[in-house]
Amino acid sequence: MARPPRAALKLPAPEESAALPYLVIRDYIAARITGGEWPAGTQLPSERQLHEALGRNRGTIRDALLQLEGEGLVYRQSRSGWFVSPPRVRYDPARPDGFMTYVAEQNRTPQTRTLSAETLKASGWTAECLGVAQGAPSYFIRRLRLIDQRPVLVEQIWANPAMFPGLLEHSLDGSLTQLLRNQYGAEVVRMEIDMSPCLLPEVQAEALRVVPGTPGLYLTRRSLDAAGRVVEYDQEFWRHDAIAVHVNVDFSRRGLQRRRVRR
Amino acid sequence: MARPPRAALKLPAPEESAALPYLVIRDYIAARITGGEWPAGTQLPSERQLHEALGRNRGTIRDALLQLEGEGLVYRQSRSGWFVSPPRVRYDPARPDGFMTYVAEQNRTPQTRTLSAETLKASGWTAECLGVAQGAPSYFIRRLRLIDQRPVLVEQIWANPAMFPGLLEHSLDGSLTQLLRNQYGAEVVRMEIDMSPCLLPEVQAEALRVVPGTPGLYLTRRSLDAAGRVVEYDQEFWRHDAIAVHVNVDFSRRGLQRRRVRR
DNA sequence: GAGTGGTCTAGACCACCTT
DNA sequence: AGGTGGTCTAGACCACTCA
Repeated sequence: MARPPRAALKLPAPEESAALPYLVIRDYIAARITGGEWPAGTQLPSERQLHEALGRNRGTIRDALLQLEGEGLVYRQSRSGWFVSPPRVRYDPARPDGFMTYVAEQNRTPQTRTLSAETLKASGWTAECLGVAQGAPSYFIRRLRLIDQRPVLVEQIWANPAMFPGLLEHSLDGSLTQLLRNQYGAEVVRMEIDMSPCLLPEVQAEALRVVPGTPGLYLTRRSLDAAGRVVEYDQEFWRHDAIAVHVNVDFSRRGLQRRRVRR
Repeated sequence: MARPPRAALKLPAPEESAALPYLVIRDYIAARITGGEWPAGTQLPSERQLHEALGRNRGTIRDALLQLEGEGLVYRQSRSGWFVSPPRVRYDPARPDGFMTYVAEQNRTPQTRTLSAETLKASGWTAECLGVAQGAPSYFIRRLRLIDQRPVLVEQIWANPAMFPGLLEHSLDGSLTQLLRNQYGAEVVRMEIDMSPCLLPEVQAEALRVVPGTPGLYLTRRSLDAAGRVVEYDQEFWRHDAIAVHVNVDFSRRGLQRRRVRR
């Protein structure tokens, strides 16, 4: 994402002072964004510039920006400034394609950077998710994913070395889905996905270059093959403004059976 | 949710002053919650009480509380206080059951309150979602849903009067899913669901008795019957800490067909 | 090294909720 | 009427980023 120049501040100051000052400022900025004057990626005037230009306390300016951040209109790169958010990417968990595929389909540029890849002993909870014994070896991979050069999610993957010997020797900077299928013949047949809004924890926030406490979406995925074995267990921490989840559910093709819990 | 009494403040003040003050306070409160000292529903000491007891500025106290709100550990009832959040309810969009059913299954008490129900002319975008002509009549129902007496979501429903004549004469304070099925024979066969984190807009925030700008989850659902007709179009605004979405996807039972867009 | 956001202080007034 | 959070002001210092 080539960075457009910082937006110029054009007075006059906002009208409509009937409302709360911080909302007036919010509207002032929002209007420039939705009006196309400040396109995606534009760096906003600094908090101090806005403070002086709009005649409000910096704290009030900040409230407006935090509001806009929550709405997904702007985001911040920790300590380097506020920027106009690009559109959300659509994620459909009901499709077997991975990140690299669905992002590209939406005419955006996906990128993956492996942060770490190691083999460690699965501790209690991890072991349970993975379906292996406690203390058994487990791959642990951490990756950063970007869209148009902008970090949008950190993921942590656990996988069973017994199923994928030598996995860490391959490049992990691409589609893991395809790697597991093409190299190891792993076919994912079922996925259990959980998600809930969150604040980004410290470690993940750092990798995303945001301040801890930025709103995020926590997404977890357990992929199973036809034999019920866990192909991978995956945790994703998304910038909340980067994703819109879309699910298509079809009741007609299924009977009355309930999901069986398999551990 | 019978309200437990306000929590008593017990000094000593938090240790570990190595970290940022607002995070120290966050940890102090979080420890009391996860430790069971302040159970779900408990009202926290007021900001001013915490301010005096912990020796920090009220703004700093507030930062800690907002952090905890983002994490889903506490919530606020606008202007009446901060409270310990109850556990999230699990929502599985891949199940045909409605709110009343899945909440009850999780041993919580669901409740529905109809805010308004009327017939109006579908405007452009609504008409498109509903699959009717612009200006055609449309039901518009607004409901508040509660779990254990706590408002957790506002929903707005559009439906086609041609398919459900006299719908508004029925009580809408229960399961609409069942009403449509039992009274009109409507069988939902497919659903399109979208969701993304958001901040609660003014109207919805008011109904939930929270301040606008509280974090939320925006969830949209288009229900279709076997003939491809839109049974209902539904928008839900959730308190973000009330819900965890769980999706179970099964690739084995479907061929290679892609979803067909039907309008 | 200059500029940025991140945090903190010590006040203040208001609208609203509760009693 | 008194207590609550919601908002605002006018400062300050710091850690970090960027050029």
